[in-house]
Amino acid sequence: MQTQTTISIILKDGSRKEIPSGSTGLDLAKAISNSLAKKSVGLLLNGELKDLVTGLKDSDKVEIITQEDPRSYEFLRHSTAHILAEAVQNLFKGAKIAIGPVIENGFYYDFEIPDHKLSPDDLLKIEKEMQRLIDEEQKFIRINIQDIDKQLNEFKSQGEKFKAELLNQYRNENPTLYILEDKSGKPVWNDFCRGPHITNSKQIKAFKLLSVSGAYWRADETKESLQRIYGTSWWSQEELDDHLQKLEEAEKRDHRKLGRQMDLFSMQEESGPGLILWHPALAYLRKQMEDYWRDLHMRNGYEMVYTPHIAKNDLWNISGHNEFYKENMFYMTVDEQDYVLKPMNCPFHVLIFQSTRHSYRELPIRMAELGTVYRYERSGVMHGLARVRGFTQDDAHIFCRRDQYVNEIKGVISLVDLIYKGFGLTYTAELSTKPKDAIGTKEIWEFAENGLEQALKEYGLDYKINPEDGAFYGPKIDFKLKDALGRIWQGATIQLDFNLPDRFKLHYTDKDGSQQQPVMIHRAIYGSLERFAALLIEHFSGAFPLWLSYKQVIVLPITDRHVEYAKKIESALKEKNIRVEIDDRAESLNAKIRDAEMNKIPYMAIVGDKELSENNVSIRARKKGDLGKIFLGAFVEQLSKEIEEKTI
RNA sequence: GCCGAAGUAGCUCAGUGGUAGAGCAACGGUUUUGUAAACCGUAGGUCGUCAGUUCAAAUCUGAUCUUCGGCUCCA
Repeated sequence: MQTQTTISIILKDGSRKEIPSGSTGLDLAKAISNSLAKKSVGLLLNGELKDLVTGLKDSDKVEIITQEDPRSYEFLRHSTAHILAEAVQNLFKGAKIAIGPVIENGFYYDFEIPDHKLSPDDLLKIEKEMQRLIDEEQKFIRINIQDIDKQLNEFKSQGEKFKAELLNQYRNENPTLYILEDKSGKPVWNDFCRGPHITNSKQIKAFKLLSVSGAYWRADETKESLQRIYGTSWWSQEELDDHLQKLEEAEKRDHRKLGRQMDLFSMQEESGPGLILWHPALAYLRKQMEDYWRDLHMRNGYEMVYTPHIAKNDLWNISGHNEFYKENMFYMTVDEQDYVLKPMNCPFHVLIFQSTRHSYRELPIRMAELGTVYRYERSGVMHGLARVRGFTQDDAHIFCRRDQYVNEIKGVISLVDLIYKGFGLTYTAELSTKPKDAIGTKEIWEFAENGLEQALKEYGLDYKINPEDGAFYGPKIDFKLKDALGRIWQGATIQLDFNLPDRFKLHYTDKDGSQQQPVMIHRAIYGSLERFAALLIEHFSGAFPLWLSYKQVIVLPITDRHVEYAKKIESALKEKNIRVEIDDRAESLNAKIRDAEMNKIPYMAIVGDKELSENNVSIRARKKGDLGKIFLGAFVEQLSKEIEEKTI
């Protein structure tokens, strides 16, 4: 009898497992336990995601990826994308496949389909065909492409020009082909693909195609225009339902939808796209945001400035905007003079700085402005309040000495933290470093990047580094906000600028009488009031905390004879500056409560015979329901406190 | 800007060549109500805009404006 040779595999926990040579990852899983084998999807083999059935070698480091591992979705979704592509090619003859990657929570596949424009109805048809293929239990087989030119010719003869282009590009990187086989072992479809994949289409338990859209081959506008299908795929129907429900919830919270429902803002055809009309309710929220912001800035050593909305072309020539930002600016000519609608506030702040001489003792100077700027955005990219052509930045520029720099950054970080906490938002930070084509010396970049990093460390804030992602004129720290649904929003940004101090030749007189260039920091915390308002609308789902609510209390008299008492309550609240209304319509109490809930009014004060005789009010809180009776004075006090403390 | 979809009453939507509809909201009346929708009635639209086809256009065609999904995720 021959002894079987074995290989030794290093498992995730560092332990070793002996298995027969020639074993695959699946064999390994089986050798560990049958239940593990059942849940196994793929492998992390020496740090790379690989198919479950990949052959193993001695001393390989293997982690088995099960369905519980978030990385398993990469296998599933990528494979569902292949089934999608196979289905599309079955249904639409002549369809050519481009690429089909995994994206967050799903996947897409790009196609060129001659003579057919995909419609939402087609998605149902395609889903049906996909289900048919899944039920055929097609196997995913990986093969190395031996004869690349032969495969290239095959792609070309099939008209698969995109695949041919890709194969040619990756020809020296051990290209692989994934074949789908039906039950009889007959190859029915293939895709040039790096993988990894699941082993059998029957593992696809719950998927849905979500939308169709356009895209370009290699995201290049000059190249072929393709049709893209987006979909999502999960290990179980429950997971899929859960995901779809989340999408639905997000749709309900969409600030554009709530904006209309709650009469918050509008954009109108006559005034133009991307230009926001703030209706009273949202204007009130904005006022609260602004007051809060101004108060904190004044307390933290900022000085408020105001600057014009337009400036002569000359300014933008000096600042460099005419050179680098031209496509985004609105131009106009008045009295044969060219003017520009400001896309940024910085040049004005620089002018203010420059208008007087500065001593080293005066620095830092922190200039803040809620400055409204206008930027030309391409017509297809506008999105509610989040991406617009006119918006107000909570902008500030700090001019300081080099020895003050780290401290200033720390000051900004702490202000960001303070403001975000005020809204109950959490965030993460990212540091972007020197891009390839940047201005400024190596020395100054090092100084700037190290300073930012030092400030982050000293402040004790975790951060991620985005290499080469800074602006051409300096590195930056970006803050990403997380909303109630876990979605990420672009928040504050702190940027160093080596460009403007140079272009405007800024200087101050140092201790020794020499002229020095100040360090210039740009920073915004809300970013744009419009976008931040959108975030708040979606985060709170329109149910704003009391201090941000336009309507704070509605008094609901039960019958006409209680209206007089309701008015007493109204004036008591109004006296304390609480925004209150009376619903004296001839409606049932139930109807009034329903309308108040739908309007997301934080408090309802219900008054009837009982309250009248006891000289109190019944309070009902939005969503929370009946809170019982309370004396008017105590109610007013409670609300005042809640507003004062900005309770979330 | 590009690819695709859509635009009908304040809002949500039905209406595929033959006299413009519903629900909610609004307004009027009746009801006077106790913690998420009382009842009856009235009014409201040159169907985004402009042109065209047709005896006849919300409906078909073209242009245009606006909105929506995407155009960043790279075998």
